Amino acid sequence: MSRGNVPPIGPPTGPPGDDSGCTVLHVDMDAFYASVSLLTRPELRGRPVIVGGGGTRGVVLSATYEARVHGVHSAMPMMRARRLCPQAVVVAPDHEAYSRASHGVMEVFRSVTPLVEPISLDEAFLDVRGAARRMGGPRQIGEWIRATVEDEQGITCSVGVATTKFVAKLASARCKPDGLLVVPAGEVVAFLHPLPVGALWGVGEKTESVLRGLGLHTVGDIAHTPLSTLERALGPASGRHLAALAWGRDERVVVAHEPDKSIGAENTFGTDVDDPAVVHRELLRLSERTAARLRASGQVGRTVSIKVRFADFTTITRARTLPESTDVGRVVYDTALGLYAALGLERARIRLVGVRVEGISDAGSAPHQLALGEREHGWRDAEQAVDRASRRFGAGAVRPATLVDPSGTGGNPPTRAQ
DNA sequence: TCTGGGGTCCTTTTGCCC
DNA sequence: TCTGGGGCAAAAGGACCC
Repeated sequence: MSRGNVPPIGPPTGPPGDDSGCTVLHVDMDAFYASVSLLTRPELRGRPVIVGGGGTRGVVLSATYEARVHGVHSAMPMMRARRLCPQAVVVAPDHEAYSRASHGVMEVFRSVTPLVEPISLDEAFLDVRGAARRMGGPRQIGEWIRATVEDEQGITCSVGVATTKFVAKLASARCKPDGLLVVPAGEVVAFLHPLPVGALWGVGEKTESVLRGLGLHTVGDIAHTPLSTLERALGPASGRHLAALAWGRDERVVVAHEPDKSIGAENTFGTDVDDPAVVHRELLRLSERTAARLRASGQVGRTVSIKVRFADFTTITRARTLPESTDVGRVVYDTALGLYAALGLERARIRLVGVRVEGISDAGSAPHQLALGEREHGWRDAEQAVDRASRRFGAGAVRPATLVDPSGTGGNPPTRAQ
């Protein structure tokens, strides 16, 4: 509610601002993976800790603030992070624990409002319009969430409160860690314009350098650039989008359930691979995994695509649309293998392969041609039996014979259950 | 510095039909 | 018959996000 005073944007958790109309909350866990990992390793508290894959090619998933001080940040190659902060403790990710903690915090959010839009395991937008009567103003709700999450899950989070998703997100980033920031409706432009262009959602390394080439360094610079200039430099869609954001215009609303558009899996080999048999086996494993996830979610997909990344990091994709949607691993694999064979590669050095299924719809609503696909029915029945066995005996209890022996070259052994 | 794995969205190219 | 081009969908690539 309005408190009469209108402070400057101020420091994290600054003086109370007018939160009327600020119905969007963005909640972001602080160093989520690292914080959750510390719950079971309390002796590491206060020390620089890096969460990341153990392999030589991993990247940093998350790091505690003690490690960030040394320049470590997520997505940084592990090698480099270790060099920057040799004293850091490196722990392997524990996805089950992250998933559990995520569930817990999302439940806290849903106790406030059903309008919760998860962005990832560790962040979400909330529309708190309907919760005011029960719980008070947006700031109050934000503070309640912060306290409750810390109380129930033992980890801290930061909350941005604003009139739009995009400003709420910037606000939570601004008050990190363990903070809350309200950007009052009347102060949006003053909040935005001093920020560097890279702060905008959708401006990464490439776009930033294009903008720098135009002499644009702050959000304010973008706001005062003719729309036609932005459209020419970045394309019509991105240009318009950035211009709108620079003035704080963001029409996107909080949506609780966004349907999946694609489901896939990919794997970077421990070392580059040039043996076609190894690639084929990996495509099979990824196809089975992808199809199993489709079946588990009751969905089917119509387009199968593969991704191949070569040793020099160049990446290509190939896709084929099927006459009929599928959730059958064998169909996905046959298609993927066909796409791969059509590349005509001869002992190319391959770093990564991936399989993805697009054009997703609900299995129940997908049209199905009875006359076709009798073989697929056989495969589907077999795979559903595997699904049942996996539920009873654990993932990986049953799998294709070619995947049984994990002692082959490259890749992760397929035995790691999730 | 040597770059994961899960995705979304946008742009450009290509093939097809009329 | 050849050529052009509009309109469309699919394919391919790439930037970006967490």
